[in-house]
Amino acid sequence: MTVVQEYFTNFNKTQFTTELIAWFLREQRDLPWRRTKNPYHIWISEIMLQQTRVDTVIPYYERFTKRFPTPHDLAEADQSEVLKHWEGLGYYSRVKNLQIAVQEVVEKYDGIVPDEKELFSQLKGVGPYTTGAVLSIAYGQAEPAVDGNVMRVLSRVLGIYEDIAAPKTRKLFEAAVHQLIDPADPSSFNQGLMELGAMVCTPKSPMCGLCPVQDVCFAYDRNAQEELPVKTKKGKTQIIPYDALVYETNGKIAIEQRAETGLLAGMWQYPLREAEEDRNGTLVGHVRHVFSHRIWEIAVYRVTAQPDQTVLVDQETYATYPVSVAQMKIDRLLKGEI
DNA sequence: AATTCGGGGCC
DNA sequence: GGCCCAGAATT
Repeated sequence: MTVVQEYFTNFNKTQFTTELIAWFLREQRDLPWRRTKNPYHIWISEIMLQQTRVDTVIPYYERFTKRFPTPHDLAEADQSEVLKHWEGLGYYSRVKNLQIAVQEVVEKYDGIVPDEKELFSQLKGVGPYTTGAVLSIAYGQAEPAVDGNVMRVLSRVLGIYEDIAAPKTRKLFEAAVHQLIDPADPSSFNQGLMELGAMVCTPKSPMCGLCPVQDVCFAYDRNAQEELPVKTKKGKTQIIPYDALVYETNGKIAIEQRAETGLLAGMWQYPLREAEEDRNGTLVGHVRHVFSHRIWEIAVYRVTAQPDQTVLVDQETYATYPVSVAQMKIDRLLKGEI
């Protein structure tokens, strides 16, 4: 008897799976990537949805799949244009890795997204979750797709008190899904778990009254839904002060490209420099930008000399360069919009 | 195992 | 202000 099976003592697997799938087929939201069976499009949606909400992704998904409808279109595109279509979505390495992976699919698999776990999972940017999601949703394979929703739902339903912030915990939930997944419809099972987590079994104030698996839920039975899942918290974010230097001449602006690695790799910006007490220039205002793990406090200055390491570009050219949301905020400040 | 990597919505 | 989100790569 394995460790996971301890959680299934007196648990009605069939009722859980049957009710979950029936609920999903009945109540699921109409989302663009649910209207297609194109594995490449489903793959794109799964990459976009990593750590990103459905409502945020929808317009990006529509634009991206329209511009790059086939693997061939994405494989041959310039990275700057690809990044431009991802601009504002965050985690930019996702799309760089996606393009590299799609290029490999075009070259090695004739543009067909591989349906073998060992092949698909080794592609750039494809981890355990994305592997299970694409193989189950696009190809109907009984593979677990464990994301934050799934860990939250199953921790409550099964009474799993393992810390979901610990990397190894995911394997426990994958084992649990293997016990539960319906081989006849793995896609609806996996999506049903995620949909339930998103719509009913929410992080705070879950709507247990609307839950299709209330009858078999450990947490509902003990009123423990607010203490599950267990998740350790991380340290607080640090604040980093910067000066942004804005230099304009003859209708052109001075910008720099960020380093090829690290935060906002390869994105363009007004030169950001360590904050100084007596910055030589005219203070325009301040921009605050919050990341998950740090905060930028940016003092924006107009300066009269071109900063080092910058290039001069006109507005039309600048508009084609990918920039961060922090940079967009500085532009709005300069235009007097904030 | 811990850190890095974006941005937005919610309380 | 912290938490969470259809996570993966790097260290």
